[in-house]
Amino acid sequence: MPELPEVEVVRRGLADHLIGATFDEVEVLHPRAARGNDVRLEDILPGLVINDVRRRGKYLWFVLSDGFALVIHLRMSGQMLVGKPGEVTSKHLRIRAQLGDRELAFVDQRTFGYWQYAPLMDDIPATVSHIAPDPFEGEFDAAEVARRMRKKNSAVKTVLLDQSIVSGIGSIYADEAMWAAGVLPTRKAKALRQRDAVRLLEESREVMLRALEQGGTSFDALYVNVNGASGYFSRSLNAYGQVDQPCARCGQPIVRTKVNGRSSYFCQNCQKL
DNA sequence: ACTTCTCCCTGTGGGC
DNA sequence: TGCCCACAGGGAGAAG
Repeated sequence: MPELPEVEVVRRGLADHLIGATFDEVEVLHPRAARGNDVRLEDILPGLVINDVRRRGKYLWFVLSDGFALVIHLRMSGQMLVGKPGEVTSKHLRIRAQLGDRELAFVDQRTFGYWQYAPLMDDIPATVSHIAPDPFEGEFDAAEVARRMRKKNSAVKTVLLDQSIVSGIGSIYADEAMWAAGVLPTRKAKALRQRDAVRLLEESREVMLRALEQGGTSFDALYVNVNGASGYFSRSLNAYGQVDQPCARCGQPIVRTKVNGRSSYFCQNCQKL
C-alpha cells in the first residue's frame, strides 16, 4: 500500500524525531523482519547515530555514523512508529529499538517489510543500487525515462510499476496517472508517442505531489505516519478502486481489468492513448 | 536478453 | 454461524 508519497510522509516524520539520535537496545521479535542481514541488528546497531533519513522510490534508509545504511522497506503493511518505550503493544510488532528516551517500533502485519544493514556506495545503499531515480529527484529526466519506457514490449502499467525504470509508483498512483494522462493501461509501452510517455510521467509526479500534500493515501489503519495517523488522499482518487463509479471527466463507469495479474481501474471512454 | 509467473504473508469480505 | 476461496500488495528470483 505505501507508495512514494506515503513513504515520504514516514521519512519526514522519522527525520523530525530521530536525526541525531543514537541506537541503544534493539530487539528483533520476528526473524523475517531482519532477513537478508549477515550481521545481527541487535549487535550492530547499538551505539550508532542516525545522521540522516533518506529515500529513493519506496526505499527508505537511515545514514548511520559508521558510514553504513539501515535500509527499511515497508512493503504492504509496514509501519514505523515513534513513541515512548512500551507504548506500542501490537501483536504485529516485529522490531523495537530504544533511542534515548524514545522507542522506534516496526509493526508489520504481513511480514513482507524488512530492515537491512547495508554499505553505502555513492550515497545509495548497495542493495538499492538497481532502483531508478523517482520523479521527485533532481536527477529525474522525464524525456530520458520516457525513451526507456518506449523500448519495452510490456503493458504501460507494467512498465510504470517497474522500479528499475522509474521508482516510487505502485498500483494506486499508476492508475491515477494513466487516468489523468488518458493512457490505456493495457497499451504496449513501445506504442506510446514520446510526448504521451512524458506527459504520463509528469502526471505521475503531479498526482504523487498532491497526495503528499494530503498526507498520503489510506484505506484503513495499515498505512499511517510515525504518529499513527492516516492520510486523506483516498477521497481524491479518480480511478483506483472506483469500479462502477462515474468517471469524473465523462461520467462513464470506471471498469476493472487485470494487467499481468494486478487489478487495474480505468475509464474506457477517456483512456484510449 | 527480455518478459512473465510464482511466491512470500495475513486479514478481510463475499458466496454458499 | 462458519467454512472456503479470492484478493490485496512489492519485488526477488525462477521460469518461460
